Amino acid sequence: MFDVLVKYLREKGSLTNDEIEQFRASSITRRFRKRQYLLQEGDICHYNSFVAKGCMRMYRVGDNGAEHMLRFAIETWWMADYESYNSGNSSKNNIDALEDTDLIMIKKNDFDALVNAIPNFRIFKEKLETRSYDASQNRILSNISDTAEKRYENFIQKYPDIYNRVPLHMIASYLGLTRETLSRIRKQYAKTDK
Amino acid sequence: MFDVLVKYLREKGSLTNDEIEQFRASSITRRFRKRQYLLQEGDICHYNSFVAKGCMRMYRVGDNGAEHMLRFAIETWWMADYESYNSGNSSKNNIDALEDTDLIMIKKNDFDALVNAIPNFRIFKEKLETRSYDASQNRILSNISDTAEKRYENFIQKYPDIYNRVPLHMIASYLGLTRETLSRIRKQYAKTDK
DNA sequence: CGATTCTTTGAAAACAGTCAATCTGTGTGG
DNA sequence: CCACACAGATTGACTGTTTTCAAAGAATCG
Repeated sequence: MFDVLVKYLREKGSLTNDEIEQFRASSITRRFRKRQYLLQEGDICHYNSFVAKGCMRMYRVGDNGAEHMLRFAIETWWMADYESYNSGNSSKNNIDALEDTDLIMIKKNDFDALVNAIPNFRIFKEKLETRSYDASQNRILSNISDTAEKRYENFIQKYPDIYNRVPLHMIASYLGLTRETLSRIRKQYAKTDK
Repeated sequence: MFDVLVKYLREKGSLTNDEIEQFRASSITRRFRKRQYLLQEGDICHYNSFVAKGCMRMYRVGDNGAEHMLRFAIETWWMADYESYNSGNSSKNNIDALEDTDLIMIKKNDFDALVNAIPNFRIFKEKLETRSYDASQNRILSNISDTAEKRYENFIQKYPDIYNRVPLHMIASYLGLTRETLSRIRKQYAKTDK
């Protein structure tokens, strides 16, 4: 399971074998069953988790009980509730597995130590943060400026691999739509597009 | 003009006078007239700018010519198109002044040098980034889960100082609404609330 | 197979956008 | 100092989109 992270850190982060060994020493691996929680509302998010295999989601439960999808994560993505993770406050969100999922989990203190010990990893981490921030900005722009159909189109072309393994009603929620509306949009879209 | 930044760095960032002097040496101050551009679509965003006085906005012009508000910045906020600033690619956004505005501007290289030279400033900068990321996440959540009226309500209570110095149609755009719709929501809201 | 989850459909109601007109306040130039 | 232009806000009537509610049809899993 750890070899996915090894490959990732070597290829994307340009880390040496020695540096990668430090990761192994600081992390734990853990298998989650489909539907199993990694984090529940009220918990504090202590770990940053690398998805070696599988798929997870983070969502907020609204007053009316509706689930609002904040984020998905598949292989080689990181998952945590960064608001809780960074602040140490209890989380308002839930994270659970949409498939049987293998995670490599690192405690915040250990993660920060790795950032400080490995200059290349700091650079890499900052790149990831930047990308994540940019993605948020683009999602916001799409939310305030695109039609529902365009948002859907954006999504499937930006995240095709998520689109075809996540239930449609969760994608609807991610896009700020009801499942019925997305179902209809998709029907329309299937006609115009090919 | 620079004294606003001095106060800010001393109180919020816990910097020493010596460290603050390094800021002065690396920055330029510049006055912008109302409506004057800081950045236009196609430009590269070279500077991170601290608002000493006034108000600015960043927005994207859509295909139909509509302006979509991405962000506002008032006194003691930083403004830049971070996507362009970090990547060095040309920007898709515009930044201009909504009032006569005083900026303290620092080139990316100089800013990074300050981050590296002043440990306290690195910590402070990371805190700002975290806060900014959290704000983005909360805006996304509001976009996908709240009614238009609730989004409006959130906005005025989170950013009252922006609400009462920025034209309503820009706030409508920020919230993903037309100005007419926001005008009507506000009328409703005035009744229930008072 | 039976239960659960997921997706689709239809009809009505609520909501938001569009277009056009009017009203307001501000500031500029004559 | 007034007149006029301009930016901003509001309103009405209409159209289009999205939600809601209810039901039923697929797909998946144990």
